[in-house]
Amino acid sequence: MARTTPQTHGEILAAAARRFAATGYRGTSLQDIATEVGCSKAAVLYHFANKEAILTELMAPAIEVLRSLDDRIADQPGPAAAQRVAAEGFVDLAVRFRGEIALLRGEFPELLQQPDFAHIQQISERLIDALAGQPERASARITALVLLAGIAETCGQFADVPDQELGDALLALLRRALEPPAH
Amino acid sequence: MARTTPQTHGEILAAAARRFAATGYRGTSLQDIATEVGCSKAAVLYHFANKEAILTELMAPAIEVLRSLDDRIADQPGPAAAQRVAAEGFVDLAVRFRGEIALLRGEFPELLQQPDFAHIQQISERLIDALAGQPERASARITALVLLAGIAETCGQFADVPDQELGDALLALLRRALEPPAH
DNA sequence: CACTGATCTGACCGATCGGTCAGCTCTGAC
DNA sequence: GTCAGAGCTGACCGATCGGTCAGATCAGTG
Repeated sequence: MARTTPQTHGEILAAAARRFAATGYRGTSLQDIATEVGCSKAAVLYHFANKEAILTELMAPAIEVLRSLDDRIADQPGPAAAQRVAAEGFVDLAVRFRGEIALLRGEFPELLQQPDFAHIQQISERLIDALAGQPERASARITALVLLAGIAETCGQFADVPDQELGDALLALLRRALEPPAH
Repeated sequence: MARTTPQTHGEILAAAARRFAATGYRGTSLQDIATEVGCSKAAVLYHFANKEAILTELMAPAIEVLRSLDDRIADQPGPAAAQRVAAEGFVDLAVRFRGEIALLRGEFPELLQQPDFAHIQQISERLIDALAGQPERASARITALVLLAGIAETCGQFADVPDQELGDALLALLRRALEPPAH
């Protein structure tokens, strides 16, 4: 079965993305991925140190963009500007990386525990604060959390909606729903 | 270790609820539940046919209320009334059963596949249509789906917020965010 | 007393999991 | 021709999973 294929690394990544999207990270075994690629499970583990390394590499681009969004939010002069940048940046992130986000499929809580993703939790916390505008108000925090989780959880289901249309709908939703920061 | 305890059934339910809430359905083994109760894994399976039966019994009250909400929505004369009833009913459901909903922890997709929960998917579909108001508009459907998923995903995290306050915040969010049905 | 049925246990089952390992094959450099 | 190393395989490992089963224990009944 073996070919002269040094591109197997990429094939494994693509296959893993498909399987994770279909059955989740936990619900996908290394054997599932190997079968989809058409190689042995040992070959998968030859190209990747372990199962988590596959997910880490798949999520790397999205995480990098999330991190830069975090920086941009921190640079804003006030809560109103921070809220606007957070909303637009998060929608852009959700639309562009909806495929990657879909891989996590509600396993955020468990996966965020893992060391490779530890800092994501803190970034999410700051993102929620920025979206809430006035994070000291409970209702503002609830609103921000619901919207963030809802978009993260569902954006992967809109694979057939064009980027522009999805982005417009989500941004309009955020503008309607978010409470403006205290003046 | 054995006691004269016919209330073990209830203890197992309570322990399972705690473990499911902490580590999810998949992330909780029968041994975990047995250890928490202080009995053997075989004792757990004496009181319940299998692991799924525990979850089914835990979710039964919430599912019953969801089903009656579905009926009430169907009885409404028009889309505007249906949207209002759907919003109020769903918020009430989310607040009252946030503990039970939290158990699912993002495993909705997998769990809904199981035969015991098959009809839940159809109810959810009708609930989204009612919330969307004008389900033929893509943006209205996206809005409804994001809000429904967001509330379902996060309401379990607000265990410390009083029912009244949480309900008010969620209902206010829905009223702001949902697009009114075509006149 | 004997007996029954409910409750519960420890040992066990087959399946599957992530991961390891010795060794095979093939390519390219010398 | 020889050798090194990248790529890959099948066999295997220990752990854990959900679930089964024969039998022990005990309360209640006659």
